[in-house]
Amino acid sequence: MEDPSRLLAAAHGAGVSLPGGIPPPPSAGDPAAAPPPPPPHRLQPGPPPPGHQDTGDILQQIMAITDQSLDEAQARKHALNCHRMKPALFSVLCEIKEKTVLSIRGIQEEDPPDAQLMRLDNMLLAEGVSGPEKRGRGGPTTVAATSGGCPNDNSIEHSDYRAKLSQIRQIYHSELEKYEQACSEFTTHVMNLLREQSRTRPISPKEIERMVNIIHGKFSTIQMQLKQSTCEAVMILRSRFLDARRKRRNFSKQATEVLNEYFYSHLSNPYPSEEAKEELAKKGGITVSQVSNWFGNKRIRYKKNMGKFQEEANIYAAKTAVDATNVVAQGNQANSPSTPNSGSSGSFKMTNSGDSFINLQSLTSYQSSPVGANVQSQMDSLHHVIHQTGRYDTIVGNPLYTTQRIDANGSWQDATTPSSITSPAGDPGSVNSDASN
DNA sequence: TATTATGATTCGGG
DNA sequence: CCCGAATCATAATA
Repeated sequence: MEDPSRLLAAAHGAGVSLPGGIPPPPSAGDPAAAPPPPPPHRLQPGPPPPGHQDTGDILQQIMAITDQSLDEAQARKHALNCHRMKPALFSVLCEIKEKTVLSIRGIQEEDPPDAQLMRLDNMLLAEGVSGPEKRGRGGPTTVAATSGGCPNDNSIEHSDYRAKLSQIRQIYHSELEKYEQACSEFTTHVMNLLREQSRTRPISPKEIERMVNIIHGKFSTIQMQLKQSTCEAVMILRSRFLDARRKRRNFSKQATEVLNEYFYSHLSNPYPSEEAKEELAKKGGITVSQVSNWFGNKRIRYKKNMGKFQEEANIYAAKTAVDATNVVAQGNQANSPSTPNSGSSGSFKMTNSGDSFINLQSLTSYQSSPVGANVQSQMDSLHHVIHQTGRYDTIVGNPLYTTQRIDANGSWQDATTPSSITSPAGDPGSVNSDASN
């Protein structure tokens, strides 16, 4: 296949019909101008039919071109470009191409309805995954959404969720970027190729544009798949994390501590106000509604089975009492609350023992729980502290004395008169009368 | 693996 | 809405 003219002649016969007036020049055919060669694996089996003898030859020659060295091919191309008939032939080719392209065009233009894509985009945006939309606006909104400012509520509660979400977002964006980079690289490559070829083969800018559009379309379908799987991941994450009922997580030590402290130090009226709830929520790193839930559960469960909570109650009552001691009676005698029995058998020991007896009785009437010496010792320490500080209000809700606060109906007696409970004097029969003795 | 602890939800009532 | 009560579903523990 040495002579390019043979190529052109063959191409002519193969379908590229030249207008009659122009004789086939000896060299004008870039192989690429010919109809696309069949895939290599589709070689002609056996002798080609007589009518296609030429075609077979051509194909053979075209295939052979790939075996040639690049230099040789370049040289040949250069020779073609410099041929004197080239401009004329080229214009003719362009004309023909224009006609055929015009007839082809219009088959596929519009884009597929992007309802699905829009849906995915909206969801990703709503979930904060596709926040950094690089289209124009995106700066401030993105920052606000990403940094998770939202100091309102449940930002701590969902920190795990947020962590996972940001992980997803990170992957999503890196993949998206990769795709876009690959797309633009490929587009550039194709465009360069087409531009290069347009010197020897008629390719209109519109065709290039169309090709670019096709490429972008292909890549956008890939992107859509990415978006889809991202959406799925977010959905799964949501169902796993935000449906707290399915994935319950215990509160932190800190939160439990704070809640219990409040509960047992307000045992006579364990109904925190809105402000108190907010305070507790803040301290414990949970939401206000979680605080409400907790108190709801705690009240009902405490009432249901007070014996079970006795130990806990003593601990927290003692703790608050100790805190009060530390705060109020800072300069007082240096007593160590951790060794309660040391001097607890003071002047009020008798009344104390009577108290404890009564309360232990009432206790055991609820449940035969083994509260024994431990309770006694803790109580001793408690009264010791009371005696030293002279403050009662902080431990007015000491469970040892509050079993009777729950009336026959099972409701907290003074639930409707919260002000009375903070003052020990307003509660007849409570600890203050005994302790003051 | 059975049991308990615990946070959340649901359902009436007010 | 808030509360109590019952209940669910999971975490923690024996």
